[in-house]
Amino acid sequence: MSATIKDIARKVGVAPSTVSRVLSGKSKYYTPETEKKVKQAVEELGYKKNQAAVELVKKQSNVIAAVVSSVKTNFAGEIIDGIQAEASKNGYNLIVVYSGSADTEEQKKALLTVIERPVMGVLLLSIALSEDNLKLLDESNTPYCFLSMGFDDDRPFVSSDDEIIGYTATKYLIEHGHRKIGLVGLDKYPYTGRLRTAGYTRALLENGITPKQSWLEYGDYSYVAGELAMKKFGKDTEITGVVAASDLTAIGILNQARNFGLRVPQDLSIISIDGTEMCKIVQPQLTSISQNFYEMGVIGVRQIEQRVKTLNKTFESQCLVPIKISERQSVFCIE
Amino acid sequence: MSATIKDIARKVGVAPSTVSRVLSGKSKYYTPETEKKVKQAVEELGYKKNQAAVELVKKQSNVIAAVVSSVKTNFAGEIIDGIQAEASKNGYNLIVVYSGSADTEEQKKALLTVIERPVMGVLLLSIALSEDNLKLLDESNTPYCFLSMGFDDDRPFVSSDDEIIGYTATKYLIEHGHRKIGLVGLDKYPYTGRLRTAGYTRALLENGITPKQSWLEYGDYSYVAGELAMKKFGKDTEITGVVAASDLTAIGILNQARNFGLRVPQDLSIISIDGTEMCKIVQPQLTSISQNFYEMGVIGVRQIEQRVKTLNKTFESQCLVPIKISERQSVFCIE
DNA sequence: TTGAAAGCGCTAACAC
DNA sequence: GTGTTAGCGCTTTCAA
Repeated sequence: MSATIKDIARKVGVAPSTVSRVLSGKSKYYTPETEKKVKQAVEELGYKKNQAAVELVKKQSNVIAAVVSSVKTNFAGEIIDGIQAEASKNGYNLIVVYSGSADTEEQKKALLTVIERPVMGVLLLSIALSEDNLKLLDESNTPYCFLSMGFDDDRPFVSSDDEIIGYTATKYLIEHGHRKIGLVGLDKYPYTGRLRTAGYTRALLENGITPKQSWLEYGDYSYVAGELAMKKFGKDTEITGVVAASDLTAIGILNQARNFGLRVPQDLSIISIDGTEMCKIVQPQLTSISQNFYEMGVIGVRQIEQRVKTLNKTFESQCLVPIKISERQSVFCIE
Repeated sequence: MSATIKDIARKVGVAPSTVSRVLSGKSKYYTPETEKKVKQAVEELGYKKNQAAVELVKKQSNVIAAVVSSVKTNFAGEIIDGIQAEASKNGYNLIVVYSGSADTEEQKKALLTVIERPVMGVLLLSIALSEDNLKLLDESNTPYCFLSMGFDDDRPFVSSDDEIIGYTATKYLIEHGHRKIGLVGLDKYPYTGRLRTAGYTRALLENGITPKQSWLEYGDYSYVAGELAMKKFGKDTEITGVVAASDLTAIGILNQARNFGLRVPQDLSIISIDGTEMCKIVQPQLTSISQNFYEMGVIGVRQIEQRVKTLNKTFESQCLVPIKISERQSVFCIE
């Protein structure tokens, strides 16, 4: 097995504690001389710190864990980038574990691999935890924060304002002359889908438009959801503009519309929600409501930091990061 | 802090070792009665195992670590899926850490967060380690295996046969009547780029075509690399077909060609390498040489297993997984 | 079947 | 500055 500080201590002729001090850089407590000898022995023996031992005695570590609902969500990467950057800046390490979004058992496994060791905090990316798993998380006393996910109660999260997203997207279409506007791919019940739908409805109503049931196609934010919805709308739909639940959904709509022989945006305008790189690689490029995923990651790390420092669960912990409209080529002004 | 086995032991009125036995399911060494009492106490106290302590004494864990070169590579997700599935099947847990591909310091940090604790093995996804970091990895005595990455020496890896990839892609174009064939987006020096170029050249030569320097545009597998190369080729290029280093590169070529007013595939055929989902969401859908990334992940886990079990570094450890051609819509037969 | 005791590799008082 | 000591939470002999 690997060398330990004892081995080094023996080799150099000092006490293990001295080695420990050198290795932890407590520079007030050793001479440059010992430092040099120790460092050299470390090199020769190929010594590697055993973090398990360190964490056991210190009861805290500098690793932040991110639990991600699925490998495929295309914005997860941007959030992780943000987490990584901010973590790195502060000397923390990041580990991420993946978990099927739906399966409770898998969620639990992912959660356990993370909270069964002394991590400094856990960030949960757009993952809807079951009741049991939520309880698990609470009991673990590990600081945590949800990202790209909201709650009605007082759980800590950082996300975008989904009502505003729905509202802004719809309003944008209305301002471009659209009156018959579809909403596609949202899930019906949870927080996000509900709020976005509410925003959509508010925008319509405020502008004297009565929402029609047939304009609404729920789904799972996927490419296929977009395709399917467009098929249902049909080639001769009265709809002139549609709000898509995600970039992928928007592309599904786009391709299916094209297959119908519809021109985008002349015959059908599309505005998508998310604003990931995908918007820029399809033609026409997708106009989108862009979320600042990177920033969510950054703030998430800060939330964990706060919680570690203050040990105070009651400070303000729900945070909404601003969105913006990225005008590209998929919305047509029909005035 | 969290409850420990001592707390449970005290509460139930048994020794810590007994609690440990129950928790580890060594069912020969306790009565159902004690089991029940212990389990109940665990529940009431919200006890959570401290893996740091377990790993310290057992000196091994059931977590496999994956080091990924960047969040953005779009095939990393497929490899991770494969790893996850196989790991899960065998009761291992997966953690992944991200590392900038280029920066040596970042690589080192990523590597250390992983090998400084007793992981059972580490999988490195298409990451080119510096000499120092390679040494670090070797010294750690942790079993490892590179994925989607090859070597000339005897380091363990599982990958596709890059020479065959280059050859097959080029041959496919030739069989469809193309004689002037571009190669775009590969990096010039390392293993992958060199081999694919070799395969490309062999296919050309075997068919009596003399490769031209101007058909070759190196790059970094990115979208922009594709765009740039196409710009260099120009609107009036003699090239009728091109092999793209990655799906993203292919899309870059596609869009730039379109901007030139070229029709794909009638005026320009494109075959891309990788075959991720991206190929299916652009129009026309991209014909590709598809790599079996999922399988790479699966095999990677098995490699780690082998190495743990046999403790034998010398067994066959370089593995090539077969590729296939996915015919879609971006190659035109000009015969 | 259970308990007592040792020890994994490390850090953190405390004494010198 | 450095050594000695205790102990983090757990598993694992060894006895009983």
